[in-house]
Amino acid sequence: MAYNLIIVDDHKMFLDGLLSILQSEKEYNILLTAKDGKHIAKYLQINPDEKIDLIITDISMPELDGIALNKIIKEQNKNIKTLIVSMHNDADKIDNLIEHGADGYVPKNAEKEELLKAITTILKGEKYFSKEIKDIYLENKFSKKQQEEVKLTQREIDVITLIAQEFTTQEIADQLFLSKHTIESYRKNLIAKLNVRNLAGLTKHALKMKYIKY
Amino acid sequence: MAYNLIIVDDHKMFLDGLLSILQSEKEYNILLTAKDGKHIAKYLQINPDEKIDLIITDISMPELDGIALNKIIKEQNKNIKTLIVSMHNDADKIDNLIEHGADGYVPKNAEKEELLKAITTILKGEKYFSKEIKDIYLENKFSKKQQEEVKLTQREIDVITLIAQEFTTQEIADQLFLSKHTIESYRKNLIAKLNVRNLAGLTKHALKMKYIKY
DNA sequence: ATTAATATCCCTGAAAACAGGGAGTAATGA
DNA sequence: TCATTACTCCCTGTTTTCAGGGATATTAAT
Repeated sequence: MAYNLIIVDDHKMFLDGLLSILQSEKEYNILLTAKDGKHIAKYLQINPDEKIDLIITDISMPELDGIALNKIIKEQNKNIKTLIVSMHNDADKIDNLIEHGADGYVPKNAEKEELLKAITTILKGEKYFSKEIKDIYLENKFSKKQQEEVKLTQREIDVITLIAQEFTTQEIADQLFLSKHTIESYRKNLIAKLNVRNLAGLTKHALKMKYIKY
Repeated sequence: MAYNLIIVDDHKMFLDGLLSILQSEKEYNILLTAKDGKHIAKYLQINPDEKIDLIITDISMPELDGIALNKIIKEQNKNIKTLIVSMHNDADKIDNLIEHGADGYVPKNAEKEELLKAITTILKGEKYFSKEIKDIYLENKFSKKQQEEVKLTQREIDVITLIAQEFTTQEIADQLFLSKHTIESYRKNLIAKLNVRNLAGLTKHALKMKYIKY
């Protein structure tokens, strides 16, 4: 009996590539293809009993991306396997996908052979993650532990945000209706907490944490 | 007579997609495909007289990317047309490609129809740029005039880089074997030139210009 | 109920940054 | 060649930041 697959990718040419690879394999029956996750999510809702073995999906797509789609699929039916095939291998996204039970992840520059291996592995019920992906994942986990992420309070975030926006202590105090001494205390604490030396370090942290844009 | 094409892309699956689209069109003869620009550049050098009509290439590739490849192709033989098919549509890259005579640019999420249209248009001797690409290009030209890009000298870049790395004036002076007064002058000039108020502004600029990482 | 964390404010003294000048030499480009 | 730009250094004075303290009140957690 053939396996039923669904492919989701908004890149037409890439989709064609995948199709040309998979259609030459008789054991795979391509149920349908789609250009974004929304259609598939709807399809699954309408046809909850259809036998679907594997959904292959890109990450970056309009409307409903691969991250969200994977989550929806897994919430609805754990029996449907998911294989992520993506271009950019962002650590946070990989994290999210793994947490939500994605069964595999192969970068788009993978060889045909690796893709097929990923599919067969997943259909056997195992997980398949490319070496690159594993490396990124582990590297991320490791570095996160190293940096023992410092948590800032809301007030501290307010202050560091304004500092990074080039306001002086006095200006920040005026804006927040606080004493200049208070802001100075916060600045001092922030410098200690974040283990930086001065405004430059605070500014970098604010950018890294996306409290501000450039 | 069929047209001779070369396709360069390090994404196997994408390459397959392109091939499956083009091989169904009899008038296109795929001379060869490659996974990065280096091979093609070498090939052109060895076979300077081979009739090649069009090279379709991705931008991001290992070793020799599409930007460099386009430049090499155009320097060697202006008769060879180039069509860029890429994922990320970075304004600066588009700029560079157009300046070096690329004949077309289609994003990877384009439809098969648009791709074929781009190819036929280019083979007729015209240029083909997708609407998205044109928009990005024009938007960029426009905004660049607005912001009258400030150019920093090498020394200024040295100094702002160190400032953003949280070094004090004295430390920077020591590192660059300059007087502390000199560094102060540079800091002052940078603040004026970049129209910022303090270290925070300088740090943001250094990050934006990618002089430093977080 | 006691502790811990958060938020607020204050002080002193030193170091650094900021503002606004000037000035000489070397390199470079028109 | 002449003018501009880049690079270097200096001065004065003010403001801000940084480093080291301490203090009190409220809220949250144990």
